[in-house]
Amino acid sequence: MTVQRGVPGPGGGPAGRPVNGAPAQIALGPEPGARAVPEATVARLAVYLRVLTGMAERDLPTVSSEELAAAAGVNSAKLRKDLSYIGSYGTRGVGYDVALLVEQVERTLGLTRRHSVALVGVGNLGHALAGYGGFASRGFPVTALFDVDPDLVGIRIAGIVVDHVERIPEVCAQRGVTIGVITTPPSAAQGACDALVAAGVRSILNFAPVLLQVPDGVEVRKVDLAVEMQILSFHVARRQHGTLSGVDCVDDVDGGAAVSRNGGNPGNGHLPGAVVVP
Amino acid sequence: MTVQRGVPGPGGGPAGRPVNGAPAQIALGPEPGARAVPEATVARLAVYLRVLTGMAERDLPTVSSEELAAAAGVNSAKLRKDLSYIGSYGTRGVGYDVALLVEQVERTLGLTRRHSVALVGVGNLGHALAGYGGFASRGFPVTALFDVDPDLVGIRIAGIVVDHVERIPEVCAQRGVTIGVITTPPSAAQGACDALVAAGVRSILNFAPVLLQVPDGVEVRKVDLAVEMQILSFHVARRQHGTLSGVDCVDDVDGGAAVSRNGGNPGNGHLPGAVVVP
DNA sequence: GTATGTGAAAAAGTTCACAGCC
DNA sequence: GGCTGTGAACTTTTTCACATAC
Repeated sequence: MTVQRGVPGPGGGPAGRPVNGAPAQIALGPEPGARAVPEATVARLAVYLRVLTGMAERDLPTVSSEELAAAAGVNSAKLRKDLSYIGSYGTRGVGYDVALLVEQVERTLGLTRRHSVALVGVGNLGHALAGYGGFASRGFPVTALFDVDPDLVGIRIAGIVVDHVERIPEVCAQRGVTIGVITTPPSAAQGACDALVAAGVRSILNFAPVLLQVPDGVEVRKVDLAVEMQILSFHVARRQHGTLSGVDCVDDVDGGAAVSRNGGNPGNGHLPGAVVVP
Repeated sequence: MTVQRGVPGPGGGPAGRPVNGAPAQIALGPEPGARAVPEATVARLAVYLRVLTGMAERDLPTVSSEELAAAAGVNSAKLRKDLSYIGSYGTRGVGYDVALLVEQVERTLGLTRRHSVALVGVGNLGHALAGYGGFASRGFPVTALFDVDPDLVGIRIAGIVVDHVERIPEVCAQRGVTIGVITTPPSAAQGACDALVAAGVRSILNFAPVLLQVPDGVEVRKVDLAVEMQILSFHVARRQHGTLSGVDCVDDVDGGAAVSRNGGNPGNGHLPGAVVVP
């Protein structure tokens, strides 16, 4: 079948997974004092890091799980458990040292090295992302741009010259690209993906609404904006049914539930992004 | 505490949630023959719909769970269970009628009505999304654009005139906007959100890396591109540890596990997007 | 024979609640 | 007193496996 999946998972062989109690998953090699980090936790660590960085900039020395959790939009028990997977960096009765925690989360997320990003497809969205400051400022400088359109090849966007997709292997190797972003039209996405994989890129963020086929060992995350919209649409519809019928919307009396559903499971939370072709 | 969460959830009151066995959640009002649809399923339904639409265009009359699952990047058991939540529209020994299934999934996702979208923040990303065909083509026409910049107010993008954010309530009401997209800088996001909420918009897709405060009854989904990058980074780091130490990467002998982790949990998969302020 | 639909089992993720330490 | 770290309880999600229907 060779369909996706990655975490040890039930179907998997008798891997070296923890006994029970700890959600198993993602065994970091010989990282000191760090348990395996659950997939869902990884996504939230990135959120915590953003908040923590802001706090560090404002020179806050320590933060409690309660404060950090509130700022990140999760509850404090979850936050503490998440942090416990990467080690014990808090002080009971006090809280967490902000600077230390930033350091540890960054280490866990592999942000101690720079990740050079290549962007394939300099259309509408690609163009915007190339100029999007949010990448570079958070340690992911876009260093290569590619397209097939001869009108685009050669132009400069945010200081980077657009190369022809044929040059992906060459340019990616030269600039040490580790992450590829695909913003091509759907029909060109698989080709872009193949080129990136051939260039040795093993992490891909895919904005094209197609399921990418990748060999084992390549990770694809998918962002499908239309899917996000449809999920919102579902909840609009749900609200309306409730309103009309009087069912739903009336249950759950404790403040904070009902419709405002967010944060729920930031989990590894992403779409079925790719099929593995071994 | 008033922190996010929405699904009935454990902390919640004694809501009208199903007994056990069925994952509870999201009780559709009086929808005929449809159980409650789990949050994780909703996200995947949107993916199935994209595949099904493609099949309908190619006039495929029926599809088996195996085929559809493969095309969507999930396994067939999950697909069948997902579809079972919206009703029994398959034929044993045959498969699913494509046209019928498209219809049912669309109904479940609330796609029988049009959803008019307003976009706040016509910078780099906002501009790109305004011109992004993927929204309109899948039933989410962008009908309003807003910004504070006087240089932008008044110009036309993809045929739509940019209005000043002050006019959000007026314009949104007039154009029947049901979904708001926030692509402002982080500092302006909360203000944009408040304006949208004041205008009666109850579904928001937030691209700004901040936690939005919203009143009860408003749903926020968050797309944080830097977080996506960091999750990829984590896996890059994990791979490297494995390679260097010989640990990891060696377990899990069945084809299809190890690193190529995708699809795993498309779930409700999104980031802690907002805090509820009741 | 073939493929759906679904209980039951397993796994993953979340929350509780409290022991342990400052 | 206050707050972290975590086992245990619980919920949600995924997978299995097979009865049921065509």
